[in-house]
Amino acid sequence: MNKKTDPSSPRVISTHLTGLAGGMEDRAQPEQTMQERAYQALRHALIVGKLPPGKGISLRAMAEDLGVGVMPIRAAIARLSAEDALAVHDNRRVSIPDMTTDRFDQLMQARLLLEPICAMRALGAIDAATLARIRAHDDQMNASYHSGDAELYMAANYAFHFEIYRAGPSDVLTRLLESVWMQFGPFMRKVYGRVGTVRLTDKHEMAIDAIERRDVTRLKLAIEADILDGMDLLGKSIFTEARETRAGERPAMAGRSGRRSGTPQA
Amino acid sequence: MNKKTDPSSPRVISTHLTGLAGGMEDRAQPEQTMQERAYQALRHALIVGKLPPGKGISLRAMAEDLGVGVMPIRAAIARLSAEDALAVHDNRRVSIPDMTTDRFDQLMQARLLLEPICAMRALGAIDAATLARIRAHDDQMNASYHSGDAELYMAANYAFHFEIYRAGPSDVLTRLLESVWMQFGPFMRKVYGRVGTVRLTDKHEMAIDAIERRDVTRLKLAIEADILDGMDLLGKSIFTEARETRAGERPAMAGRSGRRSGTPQA
DNA sequence: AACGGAAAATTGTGATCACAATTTTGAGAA
DNA sequence: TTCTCAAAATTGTGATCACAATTTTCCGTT
Repeated sequence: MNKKTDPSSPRVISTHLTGLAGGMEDRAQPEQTMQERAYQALRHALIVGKLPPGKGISLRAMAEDLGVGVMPIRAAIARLSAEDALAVHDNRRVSIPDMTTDRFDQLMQARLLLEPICAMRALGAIDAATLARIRAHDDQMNASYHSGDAELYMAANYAFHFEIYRAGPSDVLTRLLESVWMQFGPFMRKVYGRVGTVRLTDKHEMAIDAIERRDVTRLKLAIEADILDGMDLLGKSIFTEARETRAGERPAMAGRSGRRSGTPQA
Repeated sequence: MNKKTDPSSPRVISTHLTGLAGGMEDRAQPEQTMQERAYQALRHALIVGKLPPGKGISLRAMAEDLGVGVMPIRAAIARLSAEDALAVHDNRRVSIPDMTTDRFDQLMQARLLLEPICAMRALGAIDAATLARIRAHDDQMNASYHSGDAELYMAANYAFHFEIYRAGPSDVLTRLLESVWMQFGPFMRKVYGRVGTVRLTDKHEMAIDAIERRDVTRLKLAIEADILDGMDLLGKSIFTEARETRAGERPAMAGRSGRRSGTPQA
C-alpha cells in the first residue's frame, strides 16, 4: 500500500534553526503549528533584511535550513506571497522581489499614509510600561548602531515603530503595515550595508518626547519626519544603485526628480 | 464507514464550479495553477459578499464545492488568511472573520487614505478605452441595482473602483486595497441584503465627470465622498445590527450548552 | 577550444495517507 | 424529557510519493 510514517518520530525540529530563525523567538511554543513557526521565521528574516532582494527561495532547501518538512514551508510561502513579501514567477520559482523605484515610492507612500494615523490612534493607550519598552527598543537601536549589527538595528527599529502602533486599537491597519515593512525590509538592509548604518534616532527621540507630553501633533510630525528621513536616504541609494547596476534599468528617475511623485497629503 | 473515496473519477474539475466560482472568470486557463484558480474563486466570493461573516470554512467541503483537490484549497486558504480575509482560530478552524466596529472603522480609514491617492495617481493614465470600461462598470451597477442582483452590484462596484486604480502605476497600493476590500466584502453584502441596495452612483458619476475633465481635485473628492457615503450607510447598520444580533444567528450551535460557541479571535 | 544537446538533478504542484484534535451523533441513565 | 458520555464522523496539519517543468551538468561533436 503505502510506506506510511515510521512509528518513531521522524521529525527533527528543534536543534538549531540557525539557518534562518536564528536570533528570533527561539521559545518553541509546542502549541504553535509548524507552519506558523516557519512563517514567523521567514517574516522576521525579511523584516531585518536577512534575505537580499532577488534571492531565489527553494522549498526543500529552506525546509532543511529551518529543520522542518516541506509542507509548513509551502504554507508559509503561500502566505508570504499573498502579502507580496515573496514573488512567484511564471516559472513557479519563488524569490525575494526585486526593488524598483515605483515599488519603493508606493511602499513609502503607504507608510506615510498609515503610520502617522496609527501613532496618533495609539497615543492615548501608551502607558508607562509601554513607553519603557519603546525606550528600550530605541536604546537597542543605538547600541546596535555602535556595534554595527545591522540586523539587530533593523529589528529594533521595527520593534520601536510597532510597539507604538500596536499599543493602539489599530490591529487591521498594523497588519497592512507589516506587509509593507516585509516588502521593503530586504531592500532596506541592502542599502544599509552600502551606505552604512545611519542614525535616525533623533526623530525617534522626538517621538518619545511627544509621547511623554501627549502631544498628538508632534508625534505625527515625528513619525512623518522619521519616514521621510529614511525615504530620502534610501531614495538616493536607489539612484546610485540604478546607475551602477544596470544602466538603462529605470530612466524614470528624471520623472521622479522633475515631477512631484505625489505626496499631496490629504 | 467513513471512507468517502469514490472509486471512479477523483477529479471532477471543469464542469460547473458553480458552487463558489459561479459568475466569475470561467475561462479555464490551463496554464494557471489550480491553487491560483481556487484563490481567485474564493477572493471573488469574498469581494462580492457571497460568503457571510462568521461562516465556517471546511477544506474538504470547499474542495468538493470547487471541484478541486484539497491541496489547492489549503494553499488558497493560507494566502487568504495572510491577508486577513479568513481567520484561523485556535481550534485550527477557518472561518470568515466577524465584523466589529473597530475593524470596520479601520478598514474604512484605510480606504479613505489609500483610494484617493490611487485615483489621483491614475488620472493621467486613463485613456479613452479605460474610461469606456469604467462607464461600463457603472452601467452594470445601475442595471444590477434595478434587477436587485446584489452580487453583481458589488462585483460591478469593485470593478469600477479598481479599473480606475489599476490604470495608474500603483500596483503595490492596489494590492493593499484588495486586501481591505476582501475584508469588508462579506459584511458589506450582509448589510446590503438588509437595508436594500442603495445607489451610490451619483458619486460615481461625479468621478467619471472628474476624469473627463482631468480634474484631480474633483476626482479625489468624488472618491472620498463615495467612501464616506458607504461608511455612513454601513456604519449605521452596524449599530442596528449589534442590537438585534445573537437572535437567530447560530441556532444550530447554540442548541446545546447555551450560546457562547466561542470564536473569540485573539 | 567552443558550442549543442541529451541526461541528470532540482524545482513547485498536487494527491493520498496518517493522525491528533475537535465536533457531532447516538444511546443509555437519571 | 434532560443530562451524560462514549462512539463515530469531520476537521486541519504534516509526511510522503508522483510528476511535469525547468535548470544544471557534462559529454559529445563541430
